[in-house]
Amino acid sequence: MVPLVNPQVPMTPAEPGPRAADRRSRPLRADARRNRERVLEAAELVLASEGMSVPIDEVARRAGVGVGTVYRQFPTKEALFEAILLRRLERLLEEARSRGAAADPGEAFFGFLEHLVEVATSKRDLADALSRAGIDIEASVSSVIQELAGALEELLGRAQRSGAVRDDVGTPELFGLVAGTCMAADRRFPAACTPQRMLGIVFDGLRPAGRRDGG
Amino acid sequence: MVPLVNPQVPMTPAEPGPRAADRRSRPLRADARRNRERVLEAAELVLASEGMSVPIDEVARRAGVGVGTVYRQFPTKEALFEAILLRRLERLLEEARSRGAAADPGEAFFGFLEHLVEVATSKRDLADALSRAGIDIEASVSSVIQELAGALEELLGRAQRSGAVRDDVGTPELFGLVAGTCMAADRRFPAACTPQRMLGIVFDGLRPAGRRDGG
DNA sequence: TACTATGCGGAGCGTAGGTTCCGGATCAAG
DNA sequence: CTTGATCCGGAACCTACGCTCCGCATAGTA
Repeated sequence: MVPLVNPQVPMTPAEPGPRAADRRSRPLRADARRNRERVLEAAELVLASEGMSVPIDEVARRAGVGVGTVYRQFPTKEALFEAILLRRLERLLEEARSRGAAADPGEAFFGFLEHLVEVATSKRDLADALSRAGIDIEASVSSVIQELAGALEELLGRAQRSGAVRDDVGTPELFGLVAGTCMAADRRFPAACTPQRMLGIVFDGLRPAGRRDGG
Repeated sequence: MVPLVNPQVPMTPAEPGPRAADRRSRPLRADARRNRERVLEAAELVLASEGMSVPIDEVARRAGVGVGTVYRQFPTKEALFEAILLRRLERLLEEARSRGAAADPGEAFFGFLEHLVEVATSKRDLADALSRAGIDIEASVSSVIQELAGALEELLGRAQRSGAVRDDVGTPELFGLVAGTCMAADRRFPAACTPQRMLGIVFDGLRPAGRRDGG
């Protein structure tokens, strides 16, 4: 496996040198900032629709930018996709936390999982990351996932205390079930079998025995 | 875009040609048959352990054979993996049918799903195929999957009639749930979250309301 | 406007891996 | 054993793609 590097620091671990120091302190030029955003946006779209095997050239094309520009912003294809993943995870974390304030713990919990599936469907990288929660490799991603797991645990615990969810499940299997649902749904299933449909069954399995309330 | 496979293969679907006809009529030479089997076996192992991105050279190496030999037996990397998939699906089909004779319909049904997950875990190609059941592209694979779906429907119907499974589920979501479980489990989950664990929750969700009997 | 640091595009390099080719080995029929 | 068909190995070929390089463009500044 290739060791990952922080997107801002291209290389040269021993000697920072004047260039590296400059880069960190001075803000990006206006056009560079603009391009960085365009690249991120295009990459997010293309990653969702084409999957992780999409060539960088394609990302650059869609962003209306040269490959060199992409590589100036993100030292590696992996780094670019990681940046996107981080973005997505952070949004998710925010969502989880905002739901934590809801009145009904059961609804907060199930609602968040629904949201999770909705967002992660057709985004293999996200589903992948979720399924690896707890065993991840890369530091920055891993830490956000940890936070996300913490927030989910919070939601889960409250839902369990309120009796909406059975006691013998933990966040690992939740991530697994949700990620699995997304990945399966991702394969363009026949319309009869939406992720919501599968998730409904999983939800019923998550409820305490004899407490199925949905249709 | 299809990763992994050269996109420019034209396929020649119309005329089989004289060479193909010969090959089909005349039996393979003894050494050729032996090699074919060795390739299949090696490929099945390596596909399970390394995933679909394993180079053909590696398959050949493990089979103790040259690449040329692999390509003589299977015109394409894709064709080779498809042959393996077919093999696996056929075994699965056999299993499903043999379980159909069991006395307890519920046990037959859940038992088969358990078997399915056990077999498909760490075999992404299989999980993939299952998740695409009903929408597949390739003819031979598709037809076996159809048969498999039929057998599963049989098991499901009987289990439903016996009251072991809720009435509002169909084979599509079953394939989805099972495939999702396998794919998620495949990502080296922490030990706490085995496929069996997840499958147990799904099973509870599949049972009629108020009829959860397992632990 | 003039000047420099910063950023840009995209041709080109290197590598990986699928596929082909062909001289030699092997099988099997006579 | 001879002989032709069949098959074998693996070097070579070719395309795709990650990434680098460098001459030109532009932003920022005086």
